[in-house]
Amino acid sequence: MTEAIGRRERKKAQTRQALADAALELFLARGFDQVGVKEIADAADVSVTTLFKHFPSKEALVFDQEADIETALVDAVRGRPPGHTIVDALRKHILVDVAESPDDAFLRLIESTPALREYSRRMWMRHETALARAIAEESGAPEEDVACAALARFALASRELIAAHENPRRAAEEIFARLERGWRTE
Amino acid sequence: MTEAIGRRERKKAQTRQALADAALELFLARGFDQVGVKEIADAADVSVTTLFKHFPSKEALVFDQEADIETALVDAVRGRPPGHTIVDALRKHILVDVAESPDDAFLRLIESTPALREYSRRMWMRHETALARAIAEESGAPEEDVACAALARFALASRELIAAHENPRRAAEEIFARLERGWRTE
DNA sequence: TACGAAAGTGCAATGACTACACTTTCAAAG
DNA sequence: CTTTGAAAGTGTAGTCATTGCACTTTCGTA
Repeated sequence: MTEAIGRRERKKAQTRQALADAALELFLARGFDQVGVKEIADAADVSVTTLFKHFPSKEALVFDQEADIETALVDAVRGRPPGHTIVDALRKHILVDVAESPDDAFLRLIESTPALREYSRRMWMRHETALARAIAEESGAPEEDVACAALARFALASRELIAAHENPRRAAEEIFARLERGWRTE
Repeated sequence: MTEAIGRRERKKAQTRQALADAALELFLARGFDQVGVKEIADAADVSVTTLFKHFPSKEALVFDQEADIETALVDAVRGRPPGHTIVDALRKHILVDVAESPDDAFLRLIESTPALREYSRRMWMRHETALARAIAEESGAPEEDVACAALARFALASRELIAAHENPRRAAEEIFARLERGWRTE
């Protein structure tokens, strides 16, 4: 009973995938705002109601495989190689995260659609609390410590800045070197 | 012709004010989501169409007097007392800005309404570019400098954190002391 | 095999916002 | 004054995402 996850769940996943696929194709072809949910539902051959049972909003259709970004983020901090600072671990992780997005058309879609930009930023920022907690524990500070919360927020906020820069690596180094100096264990 | 801004403009301003007033009163009484734009328009005795000629969105009704927050922000950096660092000027300005909001009900309305929180944050963040430029010029860095952009972003982003803390002053000192250390002129 | 939860459907509604085709009002040029 | 034209306002009818409701269908399982 470990993997025989019956036809039911399979069909569900299938429907979800069909929706995400149809949506992405239509969005890429004509732009986010030029496609209505009805059209997407039709393309995936389900009702609009069903679409919203699978995805909480039109924007969510684009960010299908949200997966465990948060886990990866927290793990990067918790499981950093010995001798490395938290700030350094964050820099590396964000840099990798920014770099490994080769799908240009997809990125362009998001960047050119205000609603999607906003949604993406929000998704990313949602991990602030978890990250702040991890940082606090790892640095022996009290949970709720403002400095840790600030570091978490700043690190997450810097992502967009780094991604937008012509030379992400240099931007990341510049920014995180300063965070390093500020947050060095006193 | 300097101040005789005819009855026309006066009436316009009047209508705008009536809308903002009606909206705020209704929102405070029953909550943002429990009031429809139609109702606000009726209360101000204008049509819904007119309401949207004055305000681009329902949220905008709440932030009527947006005024020159940006100017004040940039001025705080540019006109800081001699001998004071940019970071210090930012800390002071933000602290004042956070402190001088005595209208509790108004703040509670914003904090308790996701749409308004988001709108407010966005309004605040919109000044990032102007602030970044001011910082760059004041510190003699090239315009477009990443470190300056990051400082602008972080300073703005810290506002929410500071405002949410039980002791804003201490939170601001904690955060800005670290920014100070990181961004000290090398 | 029968039962119940989960997946899906269709319809009607809500609520913000827009387009359109007006009417009214006022300022300023003639 | 009077004409005139742009700005302010109106009402209607729409679009579009999102939700509630009252279903039917489809499995997994007791």
